[in-house]
Amino acid sequence: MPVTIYDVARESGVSMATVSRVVNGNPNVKPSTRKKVLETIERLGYRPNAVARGLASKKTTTVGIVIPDISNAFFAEVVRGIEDIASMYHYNIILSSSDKKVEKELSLINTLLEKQVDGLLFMGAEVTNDHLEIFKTSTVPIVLAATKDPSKMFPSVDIDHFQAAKDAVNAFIQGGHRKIAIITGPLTDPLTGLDRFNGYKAALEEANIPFDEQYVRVGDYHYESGLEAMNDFLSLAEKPTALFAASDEMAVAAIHAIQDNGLQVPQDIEVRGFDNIPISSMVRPLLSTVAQPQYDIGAVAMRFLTKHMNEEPITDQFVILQHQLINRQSTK
Amino acid sequence: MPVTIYDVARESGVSMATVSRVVNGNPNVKPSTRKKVLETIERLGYRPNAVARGLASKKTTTVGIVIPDISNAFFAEVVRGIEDIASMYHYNIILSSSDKKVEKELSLINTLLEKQVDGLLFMGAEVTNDHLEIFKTSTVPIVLAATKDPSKMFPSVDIDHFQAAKDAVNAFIQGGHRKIAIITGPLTDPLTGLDRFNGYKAALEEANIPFDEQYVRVGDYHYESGLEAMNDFLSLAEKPTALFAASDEMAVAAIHAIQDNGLQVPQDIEVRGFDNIPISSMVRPLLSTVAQPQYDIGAVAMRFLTKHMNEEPITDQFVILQHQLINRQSTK
DNA sequence: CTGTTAGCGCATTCAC
DNA sequence: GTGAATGCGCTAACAG
Repeated sequence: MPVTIYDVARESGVSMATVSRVVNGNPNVKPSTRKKVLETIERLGYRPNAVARGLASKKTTTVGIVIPDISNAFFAEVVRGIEDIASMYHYNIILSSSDKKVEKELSLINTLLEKQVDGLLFMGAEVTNDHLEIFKTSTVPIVLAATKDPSKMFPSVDIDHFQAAKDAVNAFIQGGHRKIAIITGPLTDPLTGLDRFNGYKAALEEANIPFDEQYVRVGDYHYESGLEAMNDFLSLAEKPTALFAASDEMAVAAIHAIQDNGLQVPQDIEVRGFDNIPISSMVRPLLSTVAQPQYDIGAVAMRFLTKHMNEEPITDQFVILQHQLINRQSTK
Repeated sequence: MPVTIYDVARESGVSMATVSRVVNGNPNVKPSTRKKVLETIERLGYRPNAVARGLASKKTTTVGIVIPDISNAFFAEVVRGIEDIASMYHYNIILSSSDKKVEKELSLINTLLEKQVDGLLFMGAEVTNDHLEIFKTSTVPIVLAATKDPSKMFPSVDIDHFQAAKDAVNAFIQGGHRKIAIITGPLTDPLTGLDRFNGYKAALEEANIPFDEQYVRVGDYHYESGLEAMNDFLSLAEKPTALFAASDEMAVAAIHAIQDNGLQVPQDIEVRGFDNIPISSMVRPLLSTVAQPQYDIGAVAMRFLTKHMNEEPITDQFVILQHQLINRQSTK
């Protein structure tokens, strides 16, 4: 039913090859015939079939994205970065959310590969051997974003979570704090959970502040878990004087818990979050945090992927973007 | 290089057709040969080429999504709804952000159609004649989500923005307010801008409250614009006693502006937002708002689209989901 | 500068 | 229950 390249060829009195050339901007076409073809394309309303093109050329100009959850503000911003660069290089993206379920991640990767994406951007909590196995079956490049492959087999772009957390805690230590609490992410998350927690411990250790388990609570990055964790801290005989939360949502929740207990931020307890998502500058007091360049993580990862897809020379397979301590009103 | 259906056929001593049958779960295959084929698929690591399948079957099991901005919390949640249902029906989604630029919207729709999506979900501020023109060239179903086609040519799922705004303002009127301010969206947005504004005016009119232009400011749904607008209201001789904002972000900003001026919410000024995005329950005071079922808008639209794609019977082409007044702490 | 010819990898008749 | 043949719409040599 729809008009094909063959119809255009017949109607313009040229061959398919010529039509293909004008459609693809090949310069080897006489201006007059180009014009003629363009006119009948317009007249017939011809729309090239990208699927057929993909089969013939073995390129789909589509990349696959696996992400934990698009409704999470952090990842939404990363995806925005990905999209902008993808669009710039004329790629479309197939987006899929995994909820960090390994089974689903593997299945999504497989589906994306079946769809013949030209490249894959993977975001997840962890890169396991199962991931590696399936990555290896791919004939197209794979780049990890906001995560890392411990085996160093696949390129990645991320920040240094350990150092970022350490910097955050050090800032508290410099400020004279010794009772510093932390709300971590799940310790099963190697980077956003464990690495940040280790950064916390390392900072304490270097300052000769004994590690105290009562100042540690595990959250899930979301608001509710921050509320609960902070209330636990608040019921301690020796309340912490500073709190580092592994996510902004948990930090904001902690501030509310503190305020609800009649204490003040930052006067009584200083609070610092992690990520610098939009909400951190939409609350009072404005949230101090450790900023991750979310948009850039996405943008750089996508640009990185295009380099791999085009087989451009690549200097470093593991790019670490800079984090930044942002001091607003929840710290002194 | 990669293994094809032909390789599997040869290795298992059957024809391509048979392999195709087992891959597609066609029951007309003897169990023993099915087993044999499955084994060589496993052994060879065969991965069906969805592009080839798409060309042959004229179905890609992917749908196109055009959205203003994925980093916007409202749309991120809508997309999450879309994705969950898409995934349930084994569709993938190609996501693209338009920033509400009509030119880009049209171009994206065209690209998506070229990619042979089986259906299209469109979200945008407005459906113009240009949109209609290109929609009509589509051979696959198109569903509008969180927007509406005034010409009623294309199915949609949305809420009743006019009524929702009217309800919100009526609640203030019931509460005894007469100086009710509004921060609208751009009036060039027919639904989220104009309709909500008209709902505001209608409520006033029915209550015989004269419309007063000084109580109207136009924002862009984002925090900063809410701050500015509210500061304007606060400098009025007759300050408003209630504020209705066309987005939660602007409402939260307004609360901060009010607080920064030494007034209290809701004691001095009541505030209600619109959308019920996550931030509304992550601020103090908790934000009262008009809830839109974001997730459901996405989910219902996607389900709706599957019905169109499968040519299932459809009773109503224009589904209106219910909004809801949520009263938290920013209203009395 | 242009046309001819082969596939790309698969689903889908239609026979058997 | 299975195989052979055809074509989906296009790109990519290769000729000329």
